[in-house]
Amino acid sequence: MVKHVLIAAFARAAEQAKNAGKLHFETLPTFTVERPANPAYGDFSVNLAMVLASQAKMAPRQVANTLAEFLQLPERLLERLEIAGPGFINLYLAPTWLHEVVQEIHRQGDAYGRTDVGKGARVLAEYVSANPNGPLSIPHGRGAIIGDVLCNVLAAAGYEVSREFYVNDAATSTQMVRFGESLVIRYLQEFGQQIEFPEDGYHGGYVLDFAQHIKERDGDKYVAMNPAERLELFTQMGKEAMIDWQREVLASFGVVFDRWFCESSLFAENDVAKGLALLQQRGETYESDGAVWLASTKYGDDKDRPLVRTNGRPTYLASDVAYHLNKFERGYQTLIDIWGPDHHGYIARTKASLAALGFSPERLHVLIYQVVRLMRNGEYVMGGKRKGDIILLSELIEQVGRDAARYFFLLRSADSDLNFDLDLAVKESPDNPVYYVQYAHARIASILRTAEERGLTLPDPLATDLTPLGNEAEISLIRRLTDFPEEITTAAELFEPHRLTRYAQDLAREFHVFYDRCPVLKEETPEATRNARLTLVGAAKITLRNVLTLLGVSAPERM
RNA sequence: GCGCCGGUAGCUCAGUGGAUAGAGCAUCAGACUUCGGAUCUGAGGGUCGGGGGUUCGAAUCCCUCCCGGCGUACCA
Repeated sequence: MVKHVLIAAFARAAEQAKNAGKLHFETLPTFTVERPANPAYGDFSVNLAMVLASQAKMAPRQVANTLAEFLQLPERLLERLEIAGPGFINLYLAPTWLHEVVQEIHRQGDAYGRTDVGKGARVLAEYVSANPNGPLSIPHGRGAIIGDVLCNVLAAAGYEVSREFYVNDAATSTQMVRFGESLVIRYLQEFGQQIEFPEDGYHGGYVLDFAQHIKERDGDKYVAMNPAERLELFTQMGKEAMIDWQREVLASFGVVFDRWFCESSLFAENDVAKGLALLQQRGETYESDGAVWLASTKYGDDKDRPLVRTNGRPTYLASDVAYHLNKFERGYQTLIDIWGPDHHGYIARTKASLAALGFSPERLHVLIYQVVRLMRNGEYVMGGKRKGDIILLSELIEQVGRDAARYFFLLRSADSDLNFDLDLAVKESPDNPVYYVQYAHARIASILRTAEERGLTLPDPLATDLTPLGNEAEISLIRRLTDFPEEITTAAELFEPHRLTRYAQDLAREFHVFYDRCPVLKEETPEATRNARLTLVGAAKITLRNVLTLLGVSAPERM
């Protein structure tokens, strides 16, 4: 990436100016090389002179002049340099460099945008992690897509990523027992038994559906069964059915995990006891009121947290300690947990528990996403209140389609509430961002198709002379294309996958403007220009397809 | 009370300390004998919640106050 070349060149210029006695500073401050919002300020803008001014005891513009004097860059890269405003050094790159990027995109194809900034570091991302006692809801969908696309982005940035779903299936947990009981009651009711359904049971229709399924499949064989055994069996059957259902829905959403990690396995493998023992051994726990506590306040938590209840059962935190310990033991350098807004209170204790285990809490990144509100006809659709309202993730996908659902979940930053406009998501018009972007791709495909239909041989991108590309719309499109690797890197570093939807829209817009201004196949376009534009259009297609692929959204040839 | 997330154009929201704060929608005004008008162009619209501070420079960092959402379990 050219940016890194520029950063290195400026750092070298500063050092050389220092050695020559023209500039004084102790350590080189961090500085930025960025694309200015206003294209009049060049391709890149450097703020080094300004951040260096106070140390150098010189006016920023004077520092800039000194830096410019010592700056060495390949001639084919830099066209000119300007010192502007309070001391910005603005760089105007040679068009030939931009032309080279277009060819580089063709050379790299599907790999364009990928970088190796992650250097193969192993990262484990855990997301969705729903309880195996019900269907996936809309918020799960948001978490699923944030996680899925973040993983795509990290992989593209050179990290080695694993995707994991944590199944909260601790067999003794009250919620799983309640779920099993509800299933048993529904089953017995099917055989005419008058059992009142408990207030705190699972009232969802899917419980009844599954009970009826068991009745059809196995008949009345469980009616006379020992109640304790039956509860255990039904809990297990229900859990497996729910996991299968969740896996199926997620797969239809394009979200596939490397591993479904069951909380119950932490007990089966004795990991929970091991984690507790380790904490005890490190002196991080104490007993009080008959319970075992983690001294989490020592590591910044508000209060100490129970690990083992008075009744002897470990808490959820105890499982979580074991799980995170397990993750580190599997060799992951960095852990990412993606949780809903109701879990933010757990960040402090989870990080504290890692610190207590002797791991740097910095290695765990917890991403909290905010609430999702579905909107139809300008009104909020309240989940589950009225018949016909969308409440399940599977129903959302059915109604708006996988592409729109995925795209819309990434329309906003995770930190913001998300108003999901159901009407807009299915609208076939340019105000629907996913259509707008996909249309740009289809339009490009159409140009290339038309060219072939007219019997034109598509030019070899690597052998085409691109010097005809020079007007504002062309240059602006190319610049946007050159941003792509940087966009991926930034999204990966900041854990902000939503940046890609914005980039996709910016790129699509840039293409539509180009399309409007620069005829490719029309009579009036000379052959040399036509070939250069066909090559540019091809590069735009590759980039658009690559960003859509990262988003898990299809890049249609026709719409 | 404490904690987390928001507060930016009429609406929904971008904006990793930089130059004149952006986009979409909505409103108004334009562009099709043409490669896909599912597109493009232009205009109006802002005390970046209020107030202090940090610095060459703050929507961005710090302090404080106000408003909204969520959380504050020996539930998972």
